[in-house]
Amino acid sequence: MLISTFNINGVKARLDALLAWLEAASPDIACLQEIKSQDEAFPRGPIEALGYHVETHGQKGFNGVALLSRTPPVEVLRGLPGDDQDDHSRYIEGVWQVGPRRLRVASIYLPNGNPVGTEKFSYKLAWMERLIRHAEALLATEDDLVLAGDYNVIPMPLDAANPQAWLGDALFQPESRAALRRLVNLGLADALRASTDAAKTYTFWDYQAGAWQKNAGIRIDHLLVSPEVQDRLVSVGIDKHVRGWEKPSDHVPVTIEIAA
DNA sequence: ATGCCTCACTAGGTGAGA
Repeated sequence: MLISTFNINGVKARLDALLAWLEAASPDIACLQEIKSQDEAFPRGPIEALGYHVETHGQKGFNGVALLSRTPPVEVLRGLPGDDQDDHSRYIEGVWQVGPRRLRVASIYLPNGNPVGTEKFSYKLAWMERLIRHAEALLATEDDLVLAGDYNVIPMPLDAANPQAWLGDALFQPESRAALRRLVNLGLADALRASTDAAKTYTFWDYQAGAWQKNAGIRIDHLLVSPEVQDRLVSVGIDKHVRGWEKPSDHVPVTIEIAA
């Protein structure tokens, strides 16, 4: 069972790259973020032609998340619970029946939060509090749980090529990092760090200033897994080569393999 | 380095991203 997360940065602008990656990587479940598409404009046809079921939670212009899967989910939840006033499409969750077990997978596009000191940063922190409360409820279900997505948080200095360059950024604020730690400390594992403590394991390289060419990346795309999933974790991989393709997203896919 | 690119929206710049 392969589960991937990929911030696609515009699904219509990136369709060729998405299809090529799906064909090569063949994940069982793919969590997309920043589809930048309304549901009715999502290019589901060519994705379905590759054998994927499509569930979207889009909006006009920006944000938007989706779940692609080999088999249809038995349940879908759109939107992160906890604030009826929040109209950003940043969360979609599905449940799949896998033999005797229920597997719950969320595609998360956590707010960026820049600039620090504005309502955007407080929105980020409030969103993280809602995510923590929701994750508590999900862990109580005892379903197998994978919270995958673009967290827009650099967990540790190790996760940035130039950590000092991010000190003033919302992605590396002590409050952002502490909130991510509290989420993990509910009883989840950062799948990548459960498999390696290697440096230079990045998932994002800015389009600007030759960040890719200099490997000036950061690790902000994470799969947090429940203990039952961590016990069956076979491998974790970052599809770094995708960043070198024509018209790439600024993020690359991250994939976990779970034993059946 | 409060913005070096890129996308969406929509036809010229603006907003958002990280």
